[in-house]
Amino acid sequence: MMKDLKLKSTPEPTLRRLPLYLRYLKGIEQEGQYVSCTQIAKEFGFDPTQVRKDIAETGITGTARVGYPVKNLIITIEEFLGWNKQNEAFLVGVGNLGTALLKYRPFQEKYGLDIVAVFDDDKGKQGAYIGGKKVMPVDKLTDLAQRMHIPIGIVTVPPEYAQEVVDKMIDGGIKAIWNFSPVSVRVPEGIIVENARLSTSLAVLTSKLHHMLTNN
Amino acid sequence: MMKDLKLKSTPEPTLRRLPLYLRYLKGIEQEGQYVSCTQIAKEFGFDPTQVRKDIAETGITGTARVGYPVKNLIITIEEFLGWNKQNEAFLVGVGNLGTALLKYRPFQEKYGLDIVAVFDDDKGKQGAYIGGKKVMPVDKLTDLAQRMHIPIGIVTVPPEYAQEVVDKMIDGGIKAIWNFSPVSVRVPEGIIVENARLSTSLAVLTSKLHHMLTNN
DNA sequence: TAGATTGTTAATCGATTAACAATC
DNA sequence: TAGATTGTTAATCGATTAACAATC
Repeated sequence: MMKDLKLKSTPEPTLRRLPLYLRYLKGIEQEGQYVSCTQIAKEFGFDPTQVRKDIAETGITGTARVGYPVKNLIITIEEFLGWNKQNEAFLVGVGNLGTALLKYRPFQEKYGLDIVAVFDDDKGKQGAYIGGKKVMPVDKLTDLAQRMHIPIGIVTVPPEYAQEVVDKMIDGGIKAIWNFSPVSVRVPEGIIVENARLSTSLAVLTSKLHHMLTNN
Repeated sequence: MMKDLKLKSTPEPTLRRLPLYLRYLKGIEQEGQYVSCTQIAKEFGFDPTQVRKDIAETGITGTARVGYPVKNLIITIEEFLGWNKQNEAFLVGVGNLGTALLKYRPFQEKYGLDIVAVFDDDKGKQGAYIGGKKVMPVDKLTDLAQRMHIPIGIVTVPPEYAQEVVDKMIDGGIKAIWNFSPVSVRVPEGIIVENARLSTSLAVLTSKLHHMLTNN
């Protein structure tokens, strides 16, 4: 009999909730040694069972009647998210958004995202330092990514350049793309794409608002 | 017998896909008069039935064997998302991210988001113009929001100020909060909150990457 | 001990996908 | 007409929520 090799991966909703728990746990780290799912659930208005299943995904086990040790839970979640070690990234497109990401300190300090080089095809920006990083031409990206074994690429270019930038990243061996451009990008099997599209988020907001205001 | 008054609202996944379709449709607007769900689905690798149901949510009806008229579909989706008219917004927290949002032209041009005033409690910024908007102290927010009937509040302040800013927005009659801070905010029944937390998005990326690299 | 909490299995719910008649 | 596509109902799938025995 064949063992089923397909390992079910963590549901994305769980991945999205874990950072919330983590932040809450860090806030109560001093207060008590243990925390229960009930307590966490109450904080966010979630179902306690859901919190328990989310936490179970990280592999930690709790103690009945007691809960989970806070410090240990923090470490376990950080490790599960890959935030306990530095992940090197290239960022392409040093416009307003790219610059904002570059200057946002918590990425490096809390989430282990280390933006090691930035690229832009605007000749006026090349050679300048933005957020402490020298801006380089995009055609250096592939070669540098290969030599430095960079795992993450951040895409903050205008939509018309997104696909070609992604292609260069993949040629350079980049495994995960954080896409801030409003377009969908095509990638080969096995490449991770996480879209952080502001337009999508805004669509949810404005459509809900629109339907609330028009009463349907 | 009681008529069920609960009207099922559009699924959020649908709201998140519609902007993708819209962008694609605008790209092919010149090419043909009609578009089919099959065609849209192929573009994004989605199931055609899913696209059909998404489109049906907007209320438009197509023609069998033909599809939907492109121009009309564009208008219908824009209207459904509330992007065809201007939505006025206040933005609080003119740091890197707030400034980037403020300067991002397509918000106003494509999505109808009109940031009419900005606030920050940094005395060094007050009175200055950023992205063409004068920076005002946060304690003016509530009164101004009331008098101007502002529906949307954008929160780009550090996490420790998020809740109090949101409270002020709600006091000012703001109905929808676009929250960029990494914390969860509490709001009364009937207030719309859309979280655009970069840390959450990053969590999905890094955890998937982490699990790919460690082979489990 | 008593009872709150864990871990887990079962039921429910909602979204996705499949099936198919109607249609142009 | 033939067949691609719509609209809709049914089946499937996966996530959430409920139920409950085990436990400390």
